[in-house]
Amino acid sequence: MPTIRLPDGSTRRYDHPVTGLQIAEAIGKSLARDAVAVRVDGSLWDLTRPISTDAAIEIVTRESPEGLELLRHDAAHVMAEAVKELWPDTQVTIGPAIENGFYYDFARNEAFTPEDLAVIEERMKAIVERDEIIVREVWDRNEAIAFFRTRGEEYKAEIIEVIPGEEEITVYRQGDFIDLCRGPHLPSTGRLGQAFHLLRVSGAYWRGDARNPMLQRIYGTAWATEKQLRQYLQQLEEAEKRDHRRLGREMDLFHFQEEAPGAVFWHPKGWALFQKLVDYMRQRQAEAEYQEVNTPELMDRSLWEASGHWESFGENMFTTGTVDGRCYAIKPMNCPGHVQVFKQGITSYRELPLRLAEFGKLHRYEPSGSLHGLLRVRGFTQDDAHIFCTPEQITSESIAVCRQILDIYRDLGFEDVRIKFADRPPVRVGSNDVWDKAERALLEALKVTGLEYTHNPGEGAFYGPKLEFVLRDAIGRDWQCGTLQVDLNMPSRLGASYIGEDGHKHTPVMLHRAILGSLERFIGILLEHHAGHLPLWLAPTAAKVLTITSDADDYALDVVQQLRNAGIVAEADLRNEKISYKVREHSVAKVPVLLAVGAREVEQKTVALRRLGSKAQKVLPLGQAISELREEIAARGRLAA
RNA sequence: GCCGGUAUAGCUCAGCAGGUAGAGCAACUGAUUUGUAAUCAGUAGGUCCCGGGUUCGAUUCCUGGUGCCGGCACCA
Repeated sequence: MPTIRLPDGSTRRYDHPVTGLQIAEAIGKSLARDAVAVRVDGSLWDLTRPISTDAAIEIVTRESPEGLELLRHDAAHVMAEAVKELWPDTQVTIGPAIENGFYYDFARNEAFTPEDLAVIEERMKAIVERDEIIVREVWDRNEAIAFFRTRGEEYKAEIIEVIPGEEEITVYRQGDFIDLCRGPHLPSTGRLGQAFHLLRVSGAYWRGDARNPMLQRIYGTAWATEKQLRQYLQQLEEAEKRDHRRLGREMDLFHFQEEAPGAVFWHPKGWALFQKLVDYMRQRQAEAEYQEVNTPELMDRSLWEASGHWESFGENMFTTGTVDGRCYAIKPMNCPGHVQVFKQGITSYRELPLRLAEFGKLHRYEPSGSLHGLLRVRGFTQDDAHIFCTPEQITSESIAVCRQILDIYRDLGFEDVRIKFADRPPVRVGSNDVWDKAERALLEALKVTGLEYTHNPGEGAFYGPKLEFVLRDAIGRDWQCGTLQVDLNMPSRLGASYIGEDGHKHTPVMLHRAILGSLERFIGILLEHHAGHLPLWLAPTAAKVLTITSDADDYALDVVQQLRNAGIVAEADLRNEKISYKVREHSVAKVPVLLAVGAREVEQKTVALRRLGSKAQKVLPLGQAISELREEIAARGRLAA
């Protein structure tokens, strides 16, 4: 008879099997009401599943992270039940909980329309109202397969067939709906509550494989309380407002047009921002003893064949046809060009490491459906560099790269960085011995820098292991930007060598490194992260000087001149408009600093300074305003939002 | 590339059961000299994404394409 240990250390003895729900009820009414599952010796169980042996348990409530996940999973089941009721010939496949919600993939000949979503949601609410009991059953594998086959649920049958033999086949029954599921689930549909909402319908491949049929996926969001749901929906609206495509238009930074899909038309202000980032990176690279180069955008196909790109990357490459009959490829990467620079002359081991950097404009034919504003384009600029070094130098070079990447991210306002370590893939070049060395070098760099990382086994490039640097932005989304790759392949493939201490030729190791990744993408992330409120040192126009009456025009022009002399990008707005009109207009355009000048300021040689995002203003002497702004620009990136 | 949606003025959108279009904001002109998120009045602005078809007539219906949007797949 079970002895139940509770999280507070106390124990309860039962002379009969007991369920999580019974234990929760014994502890308290509100706990029983909020309970969604029970953790039994570490694994999650249904609340109504009898516990008959000694166990340590913990009641999982709806607001806990695990509880929410369960609610979302149940929401997926309720949605599937609703869809089956409405369109019985639909096949159900899988429906997991995801971050903030859930989805379910359906196989159905007709497409779900946005109007259908409202109908499904209504039916889901009815199912919750019905408060159907959810029952867990363990079935015989073959019977389960036969059951789903006769019901026309081919996908479910297929899933059961690949469940490992030792695992139980469990199904959950709620009303007339029976679904294969590992569980656990809520005791009844009523416990789900009404805090869910269907968001969108889209296509998704069966088992995530493009060779398989495409299913229809319905996404929803689900929360413990209606208040949380409302907050989340509001958050989605906020995210839309900081969409970089929208900000790009509002701030007049760039545009796209039909004739150049995936290619950016940078406007003067956008290009100013772009150049500020490049200038900054140039400075950082010079500090770290990189040398900047520039290599051709068009090179003969034969070079790409030699590098291996033609074969492994050819489908993504743009090529040109010319009257001379030669085929030139537009570079999708800088590496082969940098190797050509390295190969000029004879390199001694004394010259290594040799660090070559390039702000190279690359073109890749990305799949049409993957294009997305600045975040995924076909023409982009990489802050690329290749470090040619000896095997012994991999570790120290990697340490330096890691440190600099994090430092630069911090300057740009990103503190939350995730690192992924991807090691040898099954198909690769180079001996295990060399791979051992390269992987160890990267791990050693991580260790020395004290960085945490996650391990992506087998995800490395075919030519070497890599580190990926992923930024988490202000609204919690992840973006891969930086990368550090050890390349054991291309230098020898393209015939690069150096003379070692022993007087013999050796093949150098090549480290590929990008920090911002793509300038275009990085600017997109930067805009969204700061919601357009760029740090002063990056803003295309740092300050606007606004006149209140035309009597202040001369003084305003003088203020602008003095700001410019101090290295602050400033413009005057002398238009005959009300000050509130000017403030509004430049606030919408996200100008960080507004300096208003009227009769008083002219008289006292002051400015009324107002920062973007704040209604507060302070009047201070012009000289002081300039030195404060200068100081802030000098302290680049450490600006409070 | 795949599934679905969508394309009307610079932007956000309305409209047309087939008779070549309209609002708000922006722009331009004039008046207003204004103290921190929209002063007033006027003017101008469109190949209704591009081909093809049906029709007396297509922005509207059909069809093919392209871009964009939301996902999926892809991102060596």
